[in-house]
Amino acid sequence: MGYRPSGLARGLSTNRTYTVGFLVPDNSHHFFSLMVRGAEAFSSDAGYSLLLANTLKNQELETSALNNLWDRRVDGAILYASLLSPEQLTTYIERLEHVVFINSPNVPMLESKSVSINVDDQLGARIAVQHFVSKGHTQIALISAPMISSSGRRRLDGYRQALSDFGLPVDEDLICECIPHTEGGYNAVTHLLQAHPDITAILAYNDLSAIGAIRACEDHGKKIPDDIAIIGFDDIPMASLLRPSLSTVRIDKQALGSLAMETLLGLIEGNKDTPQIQIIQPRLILRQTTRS
Amino acid sequence: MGYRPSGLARGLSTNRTYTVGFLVPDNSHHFFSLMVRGAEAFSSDAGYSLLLANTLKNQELETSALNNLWDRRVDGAILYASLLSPEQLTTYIERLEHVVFINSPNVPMLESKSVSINVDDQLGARIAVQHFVSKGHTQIALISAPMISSSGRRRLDGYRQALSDFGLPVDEDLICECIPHTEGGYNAVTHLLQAHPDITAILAYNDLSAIGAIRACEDHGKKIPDDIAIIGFDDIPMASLLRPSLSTVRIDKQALGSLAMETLLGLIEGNKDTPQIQIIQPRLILRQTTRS
DNA sequence: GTGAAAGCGCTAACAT
DNA sequence: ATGTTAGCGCTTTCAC
Repeated sequence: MGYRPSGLARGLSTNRTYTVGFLVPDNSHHFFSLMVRGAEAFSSDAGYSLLLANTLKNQELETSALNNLWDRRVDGAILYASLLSPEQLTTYIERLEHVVFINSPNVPMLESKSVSINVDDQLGARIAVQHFVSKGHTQIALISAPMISSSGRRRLDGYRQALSDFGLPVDEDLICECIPHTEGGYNAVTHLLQAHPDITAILAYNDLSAIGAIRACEDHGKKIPDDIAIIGFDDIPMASLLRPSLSTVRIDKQALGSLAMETLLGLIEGNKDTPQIQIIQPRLILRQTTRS
Repeated sequence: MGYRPSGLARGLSTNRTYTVGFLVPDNSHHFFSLMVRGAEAFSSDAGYSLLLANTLKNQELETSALNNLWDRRVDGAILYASLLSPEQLTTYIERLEHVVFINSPNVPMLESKSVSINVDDQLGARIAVQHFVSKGHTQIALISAPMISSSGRRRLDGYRQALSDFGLPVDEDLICECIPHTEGGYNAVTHLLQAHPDITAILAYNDLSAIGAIRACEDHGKKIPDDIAIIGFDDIPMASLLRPSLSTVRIDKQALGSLAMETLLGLIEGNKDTPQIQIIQPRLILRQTTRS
């Protein structure tokens, strides 16, 4: 037939739009695109539409995106890595009705209005170090991200913690900050190997820098994984396709997006039993850059 | 201040929602995520919001997503690789007001209501073959996609055309269909090299199958690019990060998404001078899998 | 000019 | 049960 009720008019009279917003730094990054995918699958299944916006780690863009969601009277929103202050966020939570935060620090949590979901980066780093230790490694280097990165700080924390837990000294010389890309990882490991040729294991901030690490090791004549073992973070598609394929700490991005959406829709539909804080645990994927 | 006009109410009275839909097969594919990125940047800049939905190459999902956009009274939509019949599409064009199609075959084009944007895959294959020929190759194999894929057919066409244009015979034995993934490419090239050890160049349907092709060549003891040159299609991030880095036919996905959105907003805002058909030309990116 | 009123297309509360 | 009406929050028209 040729008639469909107007969602606008319905929304105006019921105060329900069946629309949710999803704000990510950049949807073209593999990490976010998979999260969005998981969230979209869940929301469309439940009859909700997804407004997508990129914030580009830019406060003004985030604010204008939030205002836009407010204008549109969305039923709720998911914010990844929000940059706003707790005060600002409190007002936005009230305007947007329901908000789920992912990996955002210090967010306000209003009863049955907001929820915080966080990836346990420390655990991720710890299980990687634990694996190294269990294989007998003692000289374990870390390619860290710049300290502006909160996930970088958490992974660094986890690395330190794990070493202490296993009774290994934390040698600051084995920690090298780099821009988390292939060249950054390459340069960092080049430096590390010059100063500390006895390194036998490297934990990288992410897969991209891990790939740079692999290249640097190769160029130094180190065999992987026999001379040096490497573990990355993220499990980008390339990780399994590379040779040697990259061992990595995987976060299930699709499940994360899906969980965030499930949580948000739960809030919207009045589920009282939604935990205010949820922790996502990453998992170690062992491939060819670590010895079995 | 604490007040913002309701977009719903405005939309109801003006028949303009400043919302557009974007239907893609799967936003988590690198190709689509970059397209969406380009489109979102343009739309948010122009004050329009983006409703994203995945159709998963599934007619029913596409239809329900379209109905949903209709319910929401979007000002227009972009459809990638639509699966619907021209008749169905005609009615949806009327319901959604304005539609831009990307890489969708045989779409109806209603004056100042719909536009079709297509990637010139034939040209892409032709410039790749042309490069091979200019380097003296005569035994040029093609790893093709299954014939359900329209881009696969167009690339096959371009390959055939180019060979003819350069006076080379089209040897059907040098054309091998495969599922366009790494293993598919690996298997295809393994077979090809067994039957035709004299092959010196391979054009792959996409980068993933090209990576499989590289592996197969390596396993056959062929040096790249000295014994065999390889060109892929897409320019996925891995292409430039691989060793050897992969020469490929690149489509500027972000520009494509941005152009599609620009075109759509042009239609919506009544630009009369929008061409009904637009062609996007891919570009050859030469890296280490081809000789310079 | 400023201000009141009608209408956009629904839902929900009411009345028959 | 079915039918009528008010109101959601804007824009636009029409009157003053």
